[in-house]
Amino acid sequence: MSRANEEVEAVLQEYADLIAISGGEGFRARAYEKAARAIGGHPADVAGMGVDGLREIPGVGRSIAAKVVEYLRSGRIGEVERAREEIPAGVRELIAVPTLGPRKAMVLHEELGISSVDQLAEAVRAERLRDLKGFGERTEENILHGIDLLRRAGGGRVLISTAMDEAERIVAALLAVGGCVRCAYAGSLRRMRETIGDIDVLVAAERAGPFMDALAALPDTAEVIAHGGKKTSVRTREGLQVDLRVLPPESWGAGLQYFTGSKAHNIRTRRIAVRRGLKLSEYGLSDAETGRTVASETEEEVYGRLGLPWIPPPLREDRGEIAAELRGELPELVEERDIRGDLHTHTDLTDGLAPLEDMVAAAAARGYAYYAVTDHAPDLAMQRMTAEKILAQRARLRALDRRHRGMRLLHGTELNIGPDGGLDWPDDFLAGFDVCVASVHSRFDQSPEALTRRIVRACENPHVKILGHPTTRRIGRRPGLDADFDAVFAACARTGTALEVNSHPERLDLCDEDILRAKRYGVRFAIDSDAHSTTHLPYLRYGVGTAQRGWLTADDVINTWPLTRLRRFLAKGRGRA
DNA sequence: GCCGTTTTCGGCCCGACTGTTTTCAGTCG
Repeated sequence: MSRANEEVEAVLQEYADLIAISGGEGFRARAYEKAARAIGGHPADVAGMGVDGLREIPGVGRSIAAKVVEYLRSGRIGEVERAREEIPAGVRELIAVPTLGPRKAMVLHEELGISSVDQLAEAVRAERLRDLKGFGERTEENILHGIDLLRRAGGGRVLISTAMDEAERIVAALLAVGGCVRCAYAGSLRRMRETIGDIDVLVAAERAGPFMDALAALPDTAEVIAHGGKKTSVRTREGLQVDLRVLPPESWGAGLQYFTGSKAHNIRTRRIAVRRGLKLSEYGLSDAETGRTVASETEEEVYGRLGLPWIPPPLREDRGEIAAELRGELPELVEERDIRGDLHTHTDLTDGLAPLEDMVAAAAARGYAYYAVTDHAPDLAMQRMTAEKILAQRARLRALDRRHRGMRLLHGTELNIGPDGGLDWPDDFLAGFDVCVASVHSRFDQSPEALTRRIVRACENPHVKILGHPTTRRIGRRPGLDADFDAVFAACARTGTALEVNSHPERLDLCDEDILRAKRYGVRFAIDSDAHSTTHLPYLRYGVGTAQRGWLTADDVINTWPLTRLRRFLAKGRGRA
């Protein structure tokens, strides 16, 4: 997604929050929210667009288009600036705490003068909230729990998508600097961890100075934290730290290996080096006695001299990858190019942003062999789905399918798993879909026993082929369900239900560790984007990264299979109805 | 603030849950 769209989305969302906090008209706040989302998910770059072009985006009218133009020209919006003066930034921060919304945030600010999460935590500890109308003991507990979640999952870390966008911009800029032999990001980003603390960027070049200067001069760089001969650290406007290291070209492989980590993986590789009379550092693999370098230019050489094949970065977590490699049992990991189609996506018939035709065209452009459209079923009442509407969509999709050579369209739905495990369409209606995803969207607080029964029952429905975002966690917002997932994984294996690896950067659900656990039950997986706009289809890379961290092969993942094999999987068990 | 085979006003995605209340406001999906 382009940078301007993201910036505009952020500033409009901020304005929506400020309107809501200041007690403005609710529909006005929602109009800004809607426009923010629409621009964020709009496929074309809004930079350089005029009022007329902007107004063609659904949800953007005269007033918002004018504000966006003002922002694109000057980097600021007068009305937003005025709203910022009224409401301290810290008050807006409060609504990031789960269970706190704009109304409560304003009460806390007006009655107690609270304008930061730290002050809020302190006020709860001092029991100052209890006397406020609408606040009680449970509210205090929920707020403390919410702050804890925010800090634990956040902890200064950002979502992988945020870090990836930034890292790719930086790498592209540094590749353009004269004398650049190689440039890449390393660290936890290269290992595809779900959240990223800081970005490590490496350059191979003879002279370091020009790259250090180039990084410091990037428009995203807010401040230079450290500026040395070998390493420069900056903080971006989004508060993300970037460490740049420039290596001599002959040390590239050793440096990349060292700075990719993880620390635990490196300790293990260094130990192997020692046993072979070698010493491994960021400058190279060398003979412990003579100091002569024996390998350093590529990672393959470094691993090779340690008696190992090259190990893909997502596996470098010291989870037994080296021992497995030595036994010749390291999996051949699924890769993004193995993915033949997406099996969980939405359109504007429910809460997606783009029409069916646009989503299908964007999927075709990605070279997919098949593509499933899975809009929400009626239980998510806000989507107002009906049998008539989804059947009309099916007719449109079938007609579209006839026009698309090379890509087959599948008609599906994302069902809601009710509190008792029931689904929101009867079995005979479900039989008409090519693929049914079923997911939990509410009632997260049931007992572990009830949650487990509920999910297992949904998997036992013969029409359910994919369990969508199985734990329903949202990174930094909500923990996963407290269900017995070993029982769920066993049920999926028994019923032929694939577990989703949802690729949305806020979800990544299942996560790497759950995938490792589930795989032992012999379950299949589906790596899906859960796209709500054409710009979300590429999120798939994060799902693939997560799957790699979970040691999945292409064969484990049903949407790497040819369509005939996938269809057999989707049809299996339907006789049990 | 946006939108319109309801077109310049009057609707706007709706329902459930929670914790606080004693009839409902706030939050969430």
